[in-house]
Amino acid sequence: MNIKEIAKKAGVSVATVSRVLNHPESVAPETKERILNVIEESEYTPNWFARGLNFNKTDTIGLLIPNILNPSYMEIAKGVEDVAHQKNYTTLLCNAENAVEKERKYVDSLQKRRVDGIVLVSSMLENEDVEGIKKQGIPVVLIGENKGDIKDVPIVRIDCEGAAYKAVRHLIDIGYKDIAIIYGTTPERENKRKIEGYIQALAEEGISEREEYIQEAANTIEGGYIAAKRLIDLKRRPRAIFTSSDLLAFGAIDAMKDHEIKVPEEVAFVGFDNIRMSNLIDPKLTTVEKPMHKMGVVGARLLFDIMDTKDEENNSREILLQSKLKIRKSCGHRERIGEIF
Amino acid sequence: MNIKEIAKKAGVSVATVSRVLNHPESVAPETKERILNVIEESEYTPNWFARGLNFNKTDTIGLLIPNILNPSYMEIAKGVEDVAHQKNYTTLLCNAENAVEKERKYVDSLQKRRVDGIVLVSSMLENEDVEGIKKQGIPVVLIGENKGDIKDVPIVRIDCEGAAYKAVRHLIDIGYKDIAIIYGTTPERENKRKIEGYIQALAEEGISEREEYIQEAANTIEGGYIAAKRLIDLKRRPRAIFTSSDLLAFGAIDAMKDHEIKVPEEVAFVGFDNIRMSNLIDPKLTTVEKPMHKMGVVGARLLFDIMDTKDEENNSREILLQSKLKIRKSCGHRERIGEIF
DNA sequence: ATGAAAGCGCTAACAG
DNA sequence: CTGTTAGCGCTTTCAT
Repeated sequence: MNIKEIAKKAGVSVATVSRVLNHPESVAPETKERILNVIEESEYTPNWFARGLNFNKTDTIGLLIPNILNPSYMEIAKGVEDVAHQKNYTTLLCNAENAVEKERKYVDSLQKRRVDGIVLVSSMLENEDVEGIKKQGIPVVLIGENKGDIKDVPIVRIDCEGAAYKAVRHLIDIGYKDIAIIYGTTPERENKRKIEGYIQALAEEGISEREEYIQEAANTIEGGYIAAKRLIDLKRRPRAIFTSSDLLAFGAIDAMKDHEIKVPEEVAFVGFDNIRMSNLIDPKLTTVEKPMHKMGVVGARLLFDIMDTKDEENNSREILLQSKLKIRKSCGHRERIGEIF
Repeated sequence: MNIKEIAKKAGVSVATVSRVLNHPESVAPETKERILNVIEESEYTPNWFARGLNFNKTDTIGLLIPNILNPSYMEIAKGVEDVAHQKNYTTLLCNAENAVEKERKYVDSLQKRRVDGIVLVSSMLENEDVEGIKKQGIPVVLIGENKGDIKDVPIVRIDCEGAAYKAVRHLIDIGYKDIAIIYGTTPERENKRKIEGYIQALAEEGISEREEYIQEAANTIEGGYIAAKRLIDLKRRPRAIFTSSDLLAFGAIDAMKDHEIKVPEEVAFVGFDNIRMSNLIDPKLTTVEKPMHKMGVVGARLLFDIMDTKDEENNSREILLQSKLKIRKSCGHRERIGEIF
């Protein structure tokens, strides 16, 4: 069913049919109604491609996230989707699965599909990749830092280093000295910053950093479990562990339970993200609250701003959202646990 | 940058350029290489719309899920995406947010975008909606039942009723009689079946069903919490609770903790889905293992089968996947807990 | 207010 | 092996 058939059925020209679809006000009421009826009963839908060929616009944005099974990313995705949907845009959600090649492939696919804009969440792309997208004339915004830590691309992020610093600082404040960190291999740059925050907090107290206390892991529950086991096996086992994500903490705490090590009495924990589950596990997890949904919303708004205004100055924008430490039970110190609650 | 400019730069006709893009074997090696170079350095990407206008194919499938923040649906989505990606298809993931209107809107959007196929997960659509999609010539497959429980559309599902029966049966077997159920408002039909399974198990033992033991809730952690509170306030509090999803169980268990009711000693729990977190909460959750990822994979394969073969007989296919009870700690009976492990 | 026709960028049949 | 050309379905001038 195409516009020509509709035109014939309604006894008008294709131009008129096209008009009722795009500029209904410029068509005589009776003609319009007649055509509308024909359209209705023919269940006619204008051909998307032909339309796009003329408009060169898809009302679609691309959203690239590192892992579709990670709740923290999905909350960001939800934020993006919420504003996109409200603007009557469709979101193409792509799952990079922490693999650059897959992410690149998806970016290509998005460009091919002529999306009107792209949101990159904690991207693994190098600067040149991101610049490539811009060069194609497609607006991009980052949520969380990309691998290359690019300039000239708008970004919504939190201060990972500062947040990590505060988290570790808190552990120190309540009496811990032997503090380890489990950080995810991805997202690379953000986790590097978290390590820096961790190191800085220790350094300030004159606590020398121990290499074996800095453990890398896949950013999953399983990764946390495995890294925790390495920590457990140490001759000098840490008394507190900061993880770069809640998922890692979940896995690590599970490892502790399996080894009958009490949390927080024997090992304290501070996570990062504050995903929904973090106050449902036992003990409830102390964690850095990352405003994920808001990051998504703000990022998407920024993207639409750019798409609408084509304003170059937006490209230098960097929106820093606040995160704060959510103190719950997992960081409690045996002797001092009373003070905290 | 369009095909004409490339043709000019390379000193050939547009047809030849088009050929190297679509049937490279039919072009002389030197010509081909020359053109390829021009394409490369011009950063040319064929116009998606023009292409679609000819092929009428998008290499895209639509995937509609009820809630993007529910891990159980995301695992299904992952399964679908895995096979789509492998076939070089892009997946348009849409978040219906448990709202029919939103789901309809997304379906429209997908049809407009001329996706090559649609996967509906636990859809709220009525039969006529689903038939409408088919009528447009777009293959559909269901994963989990739609609201209307339609025939003539291929479906991948589990036996909800049987699974619920077995779960409740297990509770009865280990000694419980006062068993409640918390079921989500969505997905409607599936949860209805779970209730039926629950009722049947009780009936078999001559346990009369009590209306106040059948609690409806939003299918979220919060929903579970609220429904559990209603159960807690009952004069005759149930000794065991079966929930239609793990998320509901999480919320309900949290409510128990807040009221200092011991799980499983005072109230036992059996959930449904076996999402990753279910063996990380305390106590580890006994639950029905639903093969979510596999459902996604099988559903997607089925869709591609239909897209490839246009085989009508597929439409009557119903693939029933096995689910089984995963017994962990939360269902343990005070006196008999020793027997189970 | 409506129609005729050009053109959006690409593919494929046809001719050479 | 390559070029010419007729569409694909729609939008939009330009006439009328």
